[in-house]
Amino acid sequence: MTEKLKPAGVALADKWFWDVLNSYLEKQTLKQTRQRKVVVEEFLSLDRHVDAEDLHGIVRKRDPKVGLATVYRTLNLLKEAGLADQKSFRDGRSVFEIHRPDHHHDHLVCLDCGKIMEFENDEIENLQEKVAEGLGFKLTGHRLDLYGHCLRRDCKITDRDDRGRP
Amino acid sequence: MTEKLKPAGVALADKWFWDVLNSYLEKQTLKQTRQRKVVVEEFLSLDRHVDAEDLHGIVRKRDPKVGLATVYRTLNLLKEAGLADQKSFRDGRSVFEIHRPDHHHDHLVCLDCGKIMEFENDEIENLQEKVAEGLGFKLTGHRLDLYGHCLRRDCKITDRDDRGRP
DNA sequence: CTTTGTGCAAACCCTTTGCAAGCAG
DNA sequence: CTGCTTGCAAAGGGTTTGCACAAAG
Repeated sequence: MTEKLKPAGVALADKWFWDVLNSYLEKQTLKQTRQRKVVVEEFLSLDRHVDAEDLHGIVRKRDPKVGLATVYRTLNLLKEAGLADQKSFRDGRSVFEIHRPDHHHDHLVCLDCGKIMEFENDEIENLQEKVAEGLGFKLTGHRLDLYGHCLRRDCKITDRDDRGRP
Repeated sequence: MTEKLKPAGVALADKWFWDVLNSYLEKQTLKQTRQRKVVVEEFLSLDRHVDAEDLHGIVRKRDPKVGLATVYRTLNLLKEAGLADQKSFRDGRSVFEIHRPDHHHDHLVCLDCGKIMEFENDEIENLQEKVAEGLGFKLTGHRLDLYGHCLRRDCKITDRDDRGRP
């Protein structure tokens, strides 16, 4: 494989992702492999919260020989490259999502159907800064998950996603 | 053991806790045992975030025969009775804390020394309600953890507590 | 060719559970 | 006495790791 991962025909919107990934691989003298390509492509095209097992299932449809360990290793690679975030809404199981540098957000999780929505609220962010400052902390990050019940007609259908718990 | 757990000499401030626990045990036809007494006493007197292993270590100083499984079982009992909350700031490890019905709070975790502080901010809570409402959710709970660096002189001493990660 | 990556299975870590023996009620 | 509890060890569930082989550079 002499060409860059995911060379032509990439959705323009995802170009930055492959660029960052490829230069990360190069810088670290890591190799570009068929398995990594498939895992990353699927992860990227899903563009939602997935756990390793789900992603593995999806990847296997294209390449049945890919092992679960490789999926984990690739997701950890993406984390190291700053391209993916790992969260755990439900205890004992992690979900991964694309890390878009310009798009910070928090999560709102429906306790019935498991749907995960994203939101951003500057007022809350500012208040967090104030609170931390008031307690003598230099704030570097936070995690805010809201839990509740959504009002979708198709809620309760339990659409195979992550269920949250405070 | 014919008397209630932790009968006389209890700090007045903790009375409600034992009252709730004892009536829960009675209602569920559960038994009051030496092990439960020790685990609960130590948990209560620590009055901070502990994981099962830490608590087990502490309990063993008083009663070396108590098993780790019993500590887990007792902590889960307290959860069921609504007397303890389980959190996981660091992935893959839970910490427990006393649940005080009248005292909601969020957490501020120092990434250097692991210190966990608590805070409450009504403005943030109100904004959360608004956000959820705006997205068509009925909010039932939330989790807000702030991560940063504290300015204590004795920070970095790594005082065997939980280290947080967003 | 040298070095990294992969698949598999075993190891890990925290937590829960099955079981025979111990006790509270 | 009855049946909840306990300790131990083994099982579980998600994630990581060791190893020999495969393959990228």
